[in-house]
Amino acid sequence: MTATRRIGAESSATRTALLDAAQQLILEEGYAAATSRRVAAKAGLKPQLVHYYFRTMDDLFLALVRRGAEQNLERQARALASPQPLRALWEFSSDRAGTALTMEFAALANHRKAIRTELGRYADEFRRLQIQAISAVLDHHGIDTEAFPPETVVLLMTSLSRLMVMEELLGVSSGHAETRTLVERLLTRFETDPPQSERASSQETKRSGPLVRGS
Amino acid sequence: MTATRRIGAESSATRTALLDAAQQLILEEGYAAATSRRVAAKAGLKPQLVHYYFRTMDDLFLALVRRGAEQNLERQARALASPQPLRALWEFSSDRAGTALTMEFAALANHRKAIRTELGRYADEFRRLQIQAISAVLDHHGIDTEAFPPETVVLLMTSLSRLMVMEELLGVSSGHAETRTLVERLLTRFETDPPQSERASSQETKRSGPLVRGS
DNA sequence: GTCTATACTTCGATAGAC
DNA sequence: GTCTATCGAAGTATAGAC
Repeated sequence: MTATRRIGAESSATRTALLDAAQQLILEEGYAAATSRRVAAKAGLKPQLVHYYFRTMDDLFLALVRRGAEQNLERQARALASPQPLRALWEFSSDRAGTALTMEFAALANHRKAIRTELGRYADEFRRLQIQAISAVLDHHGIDTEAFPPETVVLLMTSLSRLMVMEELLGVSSGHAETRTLVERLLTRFETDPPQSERASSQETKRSGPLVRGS
Repeated sequence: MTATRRIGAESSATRTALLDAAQQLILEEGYAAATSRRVAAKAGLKPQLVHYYFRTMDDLFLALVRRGAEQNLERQARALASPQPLRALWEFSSDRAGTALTMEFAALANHRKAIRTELGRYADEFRRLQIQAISAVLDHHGIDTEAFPPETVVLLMTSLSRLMVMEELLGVSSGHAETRTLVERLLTRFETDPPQSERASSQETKRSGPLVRGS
């Protein structure tokens, strides 16, 4: 009931170390593993410091969501500003760690209202910027946005990439190869560019224009 | 180290009650809330009974995954055997409770190997049956499965519906209306049938053929 | 800013009586 | 099949010294 409880500064290196440790734990073992004791141990600190910097575990999770979202908003902005926004968006939303972390946060959000609110707010912001950028791309290519609204293109791309990443994490991959081939064909049609580390099921170079490969 | 520890029968009504309670708790508050004490309390039983029927909490989660998957395999089989398999599959994978539960299990699977294995096994089976059924539908409509492999159609449908349900649970809905309109148009094109409880953004009855509405 | 000490709760799991 | 009793471990959180 002490209305004036001390709290650590946001600029603290210790605070950052705690956030890093928590994020790593969540990625490795799920959000339930991110307890005050384990987070502190991973950072080589005392558990009480967690409460000094975040007071409650919910505050820590919230700070983690915010930090991750802000970082990814920047990454996404760079992707959407690239010469190949479609491909960049596809690769951005195919990020494994990002997807895994988002999944954990989404599961957390199911029963923690503050996190749900924050996550929803950020999701709207991500979506808004995606639609804005993709809309410009579609216009530029003279696509019938009546039949294919940019909103739908964005939803299709992000949902498909996320599902495939999630399934890969589970060891499921049936249908993935065929789908990646199709996606690659579409991306190449609009933004001629080679896939790098990606294995593309060959056999199409004809209708898609030049398809170069690295090495 | 007692190699012979007693274990309750699978047919027990008490066992079923414990599974029901656990499932409800997970849906309401996430998997972390499904502790032996809370599960038992929700079922009006003593915590020790959980260990009598499942020994470890992991066993309970595993049993829950299996039960849920088996039930849903049956539901999906009925959907795919219906006169409108595409629409039925869309509605099946738009189920809110099913999606929420799958999310929790997927998050759980991130750090529990046994659950990941089991979930992956079932996911493959779901996918196999989906592809088989949708493949027949595409053939029946004379669709170019070279350009649109059934594997990809299935991935698109399931990923899109799941993402929209997940986002709705978070309170996010931007782009959903436009996308539902497009999906509705496509479903109606191939399987003329009215949407029931679904709100469709009107204004298209022309190119899609007859579009009837319930009441 | 970090430490010791500490209070209190909840957890998973087992032994053994009825 | 369900009960009482009980373990030790781990969880969140706070107070107050250094």
